[in-house]
Amino acid sequence: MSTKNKILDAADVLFADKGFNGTSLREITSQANVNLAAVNYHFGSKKELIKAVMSRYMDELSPHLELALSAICEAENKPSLHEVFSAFIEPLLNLNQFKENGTSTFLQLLGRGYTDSQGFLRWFLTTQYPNVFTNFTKAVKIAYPQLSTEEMFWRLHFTMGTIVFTMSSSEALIDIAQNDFDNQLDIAGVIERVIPYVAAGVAAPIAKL
Amino acid sequence: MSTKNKILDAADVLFADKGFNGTSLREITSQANVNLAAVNYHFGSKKELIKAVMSRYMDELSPHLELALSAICEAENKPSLHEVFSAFIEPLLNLNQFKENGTSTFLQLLGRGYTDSQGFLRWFLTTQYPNVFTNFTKAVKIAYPQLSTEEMFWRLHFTMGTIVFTMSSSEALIDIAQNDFDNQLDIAGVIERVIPYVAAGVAAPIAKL
DNA sequence: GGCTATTTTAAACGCGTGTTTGAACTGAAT
DNA sequence: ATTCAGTTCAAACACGCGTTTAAAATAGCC
Repeated sequence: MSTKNKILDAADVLFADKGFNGTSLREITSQANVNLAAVNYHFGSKKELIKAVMSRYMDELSPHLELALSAICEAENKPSLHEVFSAFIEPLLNLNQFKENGTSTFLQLLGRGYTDSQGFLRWFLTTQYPNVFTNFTKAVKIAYPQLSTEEMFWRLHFTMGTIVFTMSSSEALIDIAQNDFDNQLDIAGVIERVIPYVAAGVAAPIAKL
Repeated sequence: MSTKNKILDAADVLFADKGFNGTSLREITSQANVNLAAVNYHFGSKKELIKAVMSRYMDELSPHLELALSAICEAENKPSLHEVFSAFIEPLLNLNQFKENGTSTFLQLLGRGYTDSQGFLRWFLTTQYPNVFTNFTKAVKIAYPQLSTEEMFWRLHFTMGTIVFTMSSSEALIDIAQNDFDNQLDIAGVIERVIPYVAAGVAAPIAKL
């Protein structure tokens, strides 16, 4: 395996686990069994490495997401919100074939990106992969046309928060849940539990202000 | 004003804004116009300073929260989930009288605590202020008794995620919202919007697995 | 005023960070 | 065999971090 890929593989696990700021290049390179200077040689800087880690997932994921969402938009019968959110499930779970533990690692990374590094990753994602966002809001608009643009703005961000936060602490939560209820549970189980929650949240009756 | 309080005031604004790991003692002490060594003299270490910042809010907040939640539990008529979550509003907003921008600062700090510092703050809060949590789950159990303990565990964590994540990025979101929809909006407005969302999420129909 | 305890101060310490350097090594094309 | 671009390597660099030190300043009490 190439040095570049060894670095990417080590980096995304560590980034997901301890955050971008919380992971040093020395940890990454020693985990990957490569020289410290290799990161700067192959990627230029730590920031570029972060982008590369995220791009590897997004380049795989975003075409499938765009396809699934636009299929929903062009369907004959009006979709439910539950169906809109469910469109994410398959592409996300397919990341596990793309890379071991790909789904949970990616979602954890997403969570890190929103809270670490003062929003630079949020900027990166929304500017580099805008179609995912526009297709998604379009689908929600079809499924729940009464929702004003402003209300939708907030509810989608609440949803983003729910997903992202849940996933960035999912390992700890799964541990707790397994101790307390001792039934098997994995990332797919968490996703299946969170979908009804966010769908109901977005579908909530509109508050009179 | 005492040096200790100058440090606390400077610290909680900076911590809320840039996270615990992202804020250095040098930033804090220069913002507070005190000597660098004052933090270690008065608090012992950075970790203890973080605890002190959180305790200042929690000691003010937790009695009111416990009271409001236990009042709901002992009420004659069964409360709705919306009422349970609304119990948080007044105590939270009263933090603005306790300290300027107290509400949003505290909620941002809470968000930081969950993602920074690998969960040590989560441990601190749940062990130091357990009654808030137990009263809350008790109230939810009354409002929605069909919900299994396991399902409730997950939905409460989803809720925590929604709140915490929203608040830790609330400033940026309010900025965006104000540009796009140009109507006035503040932290109270965000809270009023998020309550229906989380209430509906927790109240979602139980998925058949 | 003189003594004591508390607080403030400037300076330094040790360490970990991201990055850079220049030499050593590798492997294929001439 | 030699050349040369591509890659690896150990070492160092400059910097920021939390913390510690010991002297100076301050305040409170007899």
